[in-house]
Order: sequence, then C-alpha cells, then structure tokens
Amino acid sequence: MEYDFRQIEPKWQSAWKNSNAYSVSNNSDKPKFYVLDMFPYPSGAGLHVGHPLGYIASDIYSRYKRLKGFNVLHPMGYDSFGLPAEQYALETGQHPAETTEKNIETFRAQLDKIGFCYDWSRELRTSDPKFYKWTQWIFLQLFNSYFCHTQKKALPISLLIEKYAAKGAIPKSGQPIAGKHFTAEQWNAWSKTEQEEVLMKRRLVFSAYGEVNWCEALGTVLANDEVVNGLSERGGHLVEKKKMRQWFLRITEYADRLLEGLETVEFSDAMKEMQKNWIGKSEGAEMSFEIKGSANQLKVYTTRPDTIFGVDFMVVAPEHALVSQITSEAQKSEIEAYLKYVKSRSERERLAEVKQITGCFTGAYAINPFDGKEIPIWIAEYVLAGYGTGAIMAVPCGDQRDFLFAKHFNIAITNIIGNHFNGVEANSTKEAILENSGFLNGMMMKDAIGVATTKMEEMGIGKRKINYRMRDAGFSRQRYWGEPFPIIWSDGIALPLDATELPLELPHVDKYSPGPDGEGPLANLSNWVNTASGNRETSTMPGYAGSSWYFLRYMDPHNNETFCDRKASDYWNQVDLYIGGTEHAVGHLLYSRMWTKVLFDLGLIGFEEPFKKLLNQGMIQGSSRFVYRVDALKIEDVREQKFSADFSPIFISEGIFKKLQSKEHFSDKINILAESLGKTHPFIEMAVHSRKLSLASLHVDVNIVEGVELNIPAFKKWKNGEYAAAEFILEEGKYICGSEVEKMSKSKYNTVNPDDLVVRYGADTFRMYEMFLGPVEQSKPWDTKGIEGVHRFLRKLWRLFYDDLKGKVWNEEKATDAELKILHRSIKKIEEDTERFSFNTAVSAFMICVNELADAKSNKREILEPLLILLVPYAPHIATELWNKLGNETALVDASYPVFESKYLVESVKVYPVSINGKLRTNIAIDLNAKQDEVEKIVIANEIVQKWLEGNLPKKIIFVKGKMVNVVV
RNA sequence: ACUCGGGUGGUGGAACUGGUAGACACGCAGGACUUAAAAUCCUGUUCGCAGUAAUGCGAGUGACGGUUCAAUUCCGUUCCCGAGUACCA
Repeated sequence: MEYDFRQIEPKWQSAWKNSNAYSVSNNSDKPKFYVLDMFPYPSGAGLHVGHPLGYIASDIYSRYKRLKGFNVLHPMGYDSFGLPAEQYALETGQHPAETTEKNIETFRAQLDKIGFCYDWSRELRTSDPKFYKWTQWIFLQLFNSYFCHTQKKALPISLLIEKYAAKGAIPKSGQPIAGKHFTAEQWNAWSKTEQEEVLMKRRLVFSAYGEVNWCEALGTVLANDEVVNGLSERGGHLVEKKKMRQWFLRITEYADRLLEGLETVEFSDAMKEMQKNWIGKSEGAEMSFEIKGSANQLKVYTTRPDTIFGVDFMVVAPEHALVSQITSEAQKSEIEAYLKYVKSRSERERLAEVKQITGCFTGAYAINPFDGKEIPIWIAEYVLAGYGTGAIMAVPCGDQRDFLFAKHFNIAITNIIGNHFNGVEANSTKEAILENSGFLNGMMMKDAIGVATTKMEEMGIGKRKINYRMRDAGFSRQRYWGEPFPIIWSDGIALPLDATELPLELPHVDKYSPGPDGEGPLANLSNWVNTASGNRETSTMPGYAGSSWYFLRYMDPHNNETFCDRKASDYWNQVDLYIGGTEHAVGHLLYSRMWTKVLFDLGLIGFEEPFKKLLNQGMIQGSSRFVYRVDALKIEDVREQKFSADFSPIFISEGIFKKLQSKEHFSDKINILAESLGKTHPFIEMAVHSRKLSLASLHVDVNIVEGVELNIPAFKKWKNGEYAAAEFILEEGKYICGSEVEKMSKSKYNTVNPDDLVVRYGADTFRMYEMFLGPVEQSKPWDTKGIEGVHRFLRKLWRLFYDDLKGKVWNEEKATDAELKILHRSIKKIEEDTERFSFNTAVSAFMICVNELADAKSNKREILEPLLILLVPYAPHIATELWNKLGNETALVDASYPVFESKYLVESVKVYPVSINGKLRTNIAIDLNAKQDEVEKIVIANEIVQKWLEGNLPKKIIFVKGKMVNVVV
C-alpha cells in the first residue's frame, strides 16, 4: 500500500468542506486567537508559488493554536476593487464584477488544493455591496468627526458646532487672527455655506483642492503607477499636474498617536522604522525675519535654531508666494528666467537630479534679528513649497546642501563651529562649542538649541514647532471600480447621505471611459448624478478604503445592523498575528491603524491598534533561465539587420556563449562554432560570407529546464513548436542554460504554478517544502530542486505505517524509553520552533524524528499517534489519513496537542566546559545520571584534562547557570 | 546619503540567551537490490596536509582589530549584497 496523495488529499479536502470542519463560533469557552493573512487582490494571473508562502505559514500557526486549545479565527477574503479589472473592462467591455468573480473562482480553486483551514463562511469581498455599505458608513463617521486637539482624539462634529455656536473659536492667549478665529456672533451670522467651509477644515475626511496626474490626451486622471517618466504608460502621452477637487483623509492629525502606537505592537524594527520615516516627525522652530525695505516677513522652519549666527543666506521655494513681492528690479528678469526653467522641469526630474545645483538671487535681504546682519534671499528648486514654511535659513558650515550651494554661488561662509569645520565639507555635529555666535558663544550646540528658541519666543519672533513629513492622504479616485461616495453636492455643500440610504450601490455603466473634465466614469450617468437634492459625488474611494477595516468585518461578517457588533469585536479584539509582505509597510498598515484609532475614539470598538503582531513574509523571487541564440545576417540584409531565415535557429550552451563573448575576433568566434557545426554548415557559410554574427539571450520557461539543463524535446514543443527545428550546440552532451534571479513574472517565463507541484507531489509536500526553503521572513529565489527530499520524507513516514510488501506494519506494542525519547524530543523542538515561526527548522525536526524511528524500526501506535498530531499543521492530509487508519473515530483537527514530558528527555551524557578556579581548562562529558561525586563516571572528552584528572581527581563538580561546570580540586 | 536587514561547504540553510560550527535537505561520488530502469537502502562529502587505514595535524562563519578561559553570536573599523526612504531644512 503506497502513499497515494492523489487519492488522499481530495478525499479529506471535501470531507472538511462537507463537515464545516473549520467554521468558527463567536461563542466559546476557549481563549481566542485571531490569525489573519493580508487578503489578496484577485488578479487574472492566478497564484504563483510566492503567494501561498504567507498563507501556509498562517495556516500552520492557526492549526497549531487550534490543537493547543484556542478558538482560532482564520478567515480569508478578497480585496476586489481595483484598477486592473477596470482597465480590462476598458479594453474588452467586460464588467469588472464579472472579471473579478471569475478571478476569485480561480484563486479559490487554487487555494483549496493546498488544504487551508479558512473559515470560508466568513469570506468577504470589498466590492460586495453588503460589505461596502459599511465602508460607506465608516466614511460617514469620519466625515462627521473632527480631531479635538485638547483631548487628542476624534469627537462627533456636532460637538464642535455646538461649541462654535456658543463660544466661537477664540484663542486662549494672544490676538485672534482674522480668517482663523471668530466669535459666536460671527459664527451664528454666517450662512450655511460659510459655516460648512469652516467645518470642512476639521472633518476627518474632507474635500479640498489637490493635485492629480492629468493626461490631456487620454482625458483622464492617472495613478502614479500609470505614469512612467512623465508620460502615460498607455500611449506615452504627456502627463501634467492639475488641481482638482479631491477627498482627503486627515491622517496627519493622528501622526503622534500613530507614532506612539508603534511602541505597543510587535512589528519588526525595519517596519517600525519605515513608518516612523514616513511620518517624519521633526522638532524645531518657526522663525520670522524682517525683510529689508519691505513690510513682509520671511518665515522659515529650522531644526537647528542654535546655528542662527551661521546663516549666510536664505532659500525660498520658487513657488513661494513672497517671491514676486520681494524680487528687486535688478533681479527681475533673472528670477523670471529661473522660474520658467523650474516650471519646465517635471517633479521627477527635480527629484532625480540631486547633484545639480541651481538657484537665483532675488535681490532682497532678510535681517538677522540678533546681530542685524543682512542675509541675501535666494530661490532654489531644492527647497520644496510643501514642507515646513517653504523657506529655509541656510547654514553652509553645518549643512552639506547649503555648503555646496554657497560654494557654487561664491557666498562667503561664516564658521561658527571652529575646527569642527574643515572648509571642504559641512559638519552637522551638535557637539561643537559655538563661536562667532553672539549670545550663544561658548555654548555646546545641543544646549544652545533650547536657549536660542526660548530667546526667539521672548522676542516674539519665533516659536517651537513640530513638523511632519506625512501629508493627508488622497481619498478619491476618478474611477468606476470602487466604492461610491455617499455624498450629494448642493450649492457647494457636501451633504452626507443618511445611514438608512446605504449602501449607495455602484450603478451600471455601459462604458468605462472617463467623464468630462477628468471626472470619473460615473459622471456620464446624468440620471444617477442628478437627484432632487443635488448632484452626486462622481469619484470613488481608493483601494485602501475597504482594506482599512476589513479585519473587523470577519468578526461579524453577516451583520446587517452594524459594521461589526461590539460584542464580537470585544471578543476577538486585536488580530493576534497578521502575516503579509513588506510592500504594505506605509500604505495599508498606516491607514488601517488610523481607522482603528478613529473607531476606538468614537467608542465603536474597544482597542486602538488593529494588529498585535506582524510577521512579514519574504518575497519569493523567480530564478530565470536563459537560452542563447546565435544568428547570422545575410550580406544583403546587413543594413536592415534582418536575420536570415534560411536555416533553423541555432542555440548554444552557456559555456559556448561565454567563450564566444570572450573572443574579440570574428574568425575566433566562427572557429568555435565551426568546431561543432562543421565548416560546411549553411550557417557557417553564411556567417563567413556576411561577417556578421548576432548573439541574443532569451528567457526560457523554467518549467522545461531541469536545474540548468534544458529539456530539449520539451523546448522544441514550447511556444507551439516555434523552435521545433532548432539546432543545439551542447557541452558534454548537455544544453546548459544561463540563470539569474529576478522578480517572478509571466513575461520572464520564471513563474512556477503551485498547481503543477501539487499535482506532482501533493499539497502536503508542497506546504512543507515552501516552509523548508528557509525562514519565512527571508526573501529567496524559488528553486524546485529540493522538493524531492520533502516528498521522500512523507513517503518514509507512510512506510512506518504501511510497507509496500508487508502491508500494515504499525502495532500496539509498548514503546521503549529510547522511542519515547525520540518522540518527546520532537514534541519539544517542533513546539518551540512553531511558536517562534521557525517553520523551516520544525520541518527538519520532523525529518530527524522519522529517520530515527525508521532506523529503530519503531512502528508503535504509542509513538506514531502523537507524532501525527504534531504533523497536522504542516501536512494535514497525510496526518488525517493515517490517524484514520489507526482506527481513530474523532476528528484529528480537534485533537489536543501532545504534552511534552521532560522525564523522557534526560540526557545521559553531555559535554560541558570545565573551569578550574575560574579559568577554563577544557570540555568534559559528564554522565548526568551519575551522582556528582561518582568521578569514575565522568567521561573525559579531552586528553589534556584526562592527564590532569589522573593525578588530581576532582572532589566536587559545581554546576553554574546549568551550563558552566566548576571543578574544585 | 540615511535607516533596517544580511554575508557560514558545490547549493538552500542549521547552530534559540557566547560553550564540539556546518543540523536537515539538495547535489555529487561509491556501493547494495534489479535482466534493466524506477523506487528503496547503505557509505562518503568544509578545505589543506600527512597516512594503506582507523585517524592525526592545521586553517576555517566577508576582512581587520578588541572583550572573554571560550565569539558565527558581543564591541569597534571596513568591504560587499538586499530592502526601504529621500533635496524634509
């Protein structure tokens, strides 16, 4: 009886499905555990071996936790709104809903074959109106909330309205600023439109003007992904920035809490670092400078107020509003020319050419408030209008960019840090003692920061200011395939729909082309857009809307009354383990963290960080294979570079290719080829005649290459026999392909489909092999060659139960201590490894265990039964089959994990290092079963100490920290 | 440039808080079984030197230093690879 996975696996997959083996209840006495995968976008390409890596890891952990007695929530769904389906619709006219449905079916079929334990009764899709009803509902909560700066949390906007009506908005201290502050009387006198305008500045989702990638030729707004080098990806048309009314998510209000929250979650340092960088908090000061001969002031932001006496010039962003006002008559034409130049450059160019120094003097001077020094004001593209105040004070001795700028334009450099500045490059130290710095002289820079800031505040010319790099996130897309906004515009006021009107379903459209003026396709539906109370918003929400809260919906997926019952979210609470790739480090993970915080602030859920622990799976790269084609040109075609079609294509093995490349002379190259083909081969004759050879390397399908050796018959059939007539120049009888590690993609023919491997080796082998490949968190190229080893292991396991010749071999005999030791060592090791997500070493532990049992010819139920339970998370099908064969009626998936008993694991001999009077002498092996004074049982591992011990037998051995041994002579 | 990872046999990778470096697997070599193949099993496999041999000696975790009785592990300097971010004031 052989291990027939082709029969076993489908059998148990359908059994699990029919018995709802994996459905999970919200009512249980067991402790809860929530394991979540980042849900996939169901693309048309289906799964490749990289996708299931994280899914297998989460499946193993879920099954393990379940065996350990937890009530485990392990759901799966689809992030099914998105651009590719819409683009496909544009090209083919097929409705995105249909494409999506079809793709989901493919995904599901592929996932099912791997034997995952998802609770499919909780499946969700972000494009399902039953789901996006609640995405829209949460949008309304955001719309109707504001961030209170005193309580540092979201509150209903109605509270703000009450406050405005009663007290207005008046600063606690200082003068009210027109346009920002107002009294209750003013508020109450304002029109609805005026009031709404003020409220819009506080709502957590708000509408404002923002820049988009506008492509005139296509008449549409493009995503960053669709813009390549300033041109549209489709058609290569010019793309420019255009201001349009957009929705935004006011995530900046949560910057501090997003930073603080990082301290409470288990993310990798790399991940936390990325989020911190993205938020980009910097503490500094904002400071105003008088401008000579002008009523205007120049406001700059700096993190180093201590360097104020080292300021040699100011730089203002070219787009800065002040530029036109302060430019002197003399500099006017030069400034205009420079502005024209900056305008001509795309943002991409400005970012790419970091080394290039450009700028222009405005002719104006700012006054240093401390020493009255006149500081020239320049404009330069390296200062960005969008960050800080759009103006900086430049300190060339302390900042490398400022230094290069000063050198380039011959601006004299003031040195305030003595010999810390060498005149060749700037030094940004904070450890120098200040010189040439007026009242700061003699102070350590890091101490001077506070002193200088305080002085500025006293003088009323500056104040402490915290800046963030992060901007509010754009929340609208001029697209069809997304959630429609529950908003109607009436006289410029955004009116939210009532919750009872949700879901606002996506209407059917006949064509997916953009609407007028860059609006989305929905704008073409005048019947839908025009309502009695106004016009509907025609843009849709971005892909991250649904994914920002989907993990909550799994807890209560069929609830029609609320997005997630508070009882359900209190029970399941945070996601205990979230597994996914690093590509979502700053997008999805920040947005979902923010939404969770808002829902928490509004009292809708009881926790404010969605993910307790995050495990990042590594990318599985493709390992591409190449074949090398050599061509000759016909003499008459040399000019047109046309390849000859008179003979079959010739492919040369990698070694030959390298040899050809290394030769410079044409005749040498020809000789190498003629060696194998013969001088009279038509190809050689042609090449000799035209004196032209061309070498090309082509991607070849990795699935027809064994290691690096090309399967020639398969290659001839590949691409419908395009190379059926090909000739090959081999080395040592083999065609060796070139190889390279690249991203896995269809066009590189380096994708490996899990289905093929499952058909060939079975799901259990596939699961264990993906884990065996290396640590989950590490990126690595896919390589199928080791899969045989894992498959061999499962067959070996099977033979502990059934022998091909003898049939059933397992028995009911009593296990020996040696056998129990093998078992319990495995329980310990596999449990520890699974707990710390070291799945690759756990697989090794299984192999060692089975090898040892096979060597010892142990086929006892007492040993095998617990072993099968250990195996369930890794290879559920074979484990269940054998469990069943042992005559067990109960379902294995609910068995309880075997308990490790240390009594079986007492090592009899162990090597310890030995120190004498604190100095190490050598390592000795000690019989742990022996009493410590039975010195004859001490096995000497090292000869030197043996000699030493012969003369002076130790009287006492003292264990220190369980490891170190101290011998007292 | 900055931040975070990582450099270990022919290959993927082990070594969990410093304690016999190379587990486990692939590959390779040799052998058994077989008419043969597949499958399976056994032996060897870090490198160098010596030996018929068991074995012995020496080197060895990117490089150079340091701490320690002891370093793949801790510290410093440096080189290389990967990921992320970027004129952020």
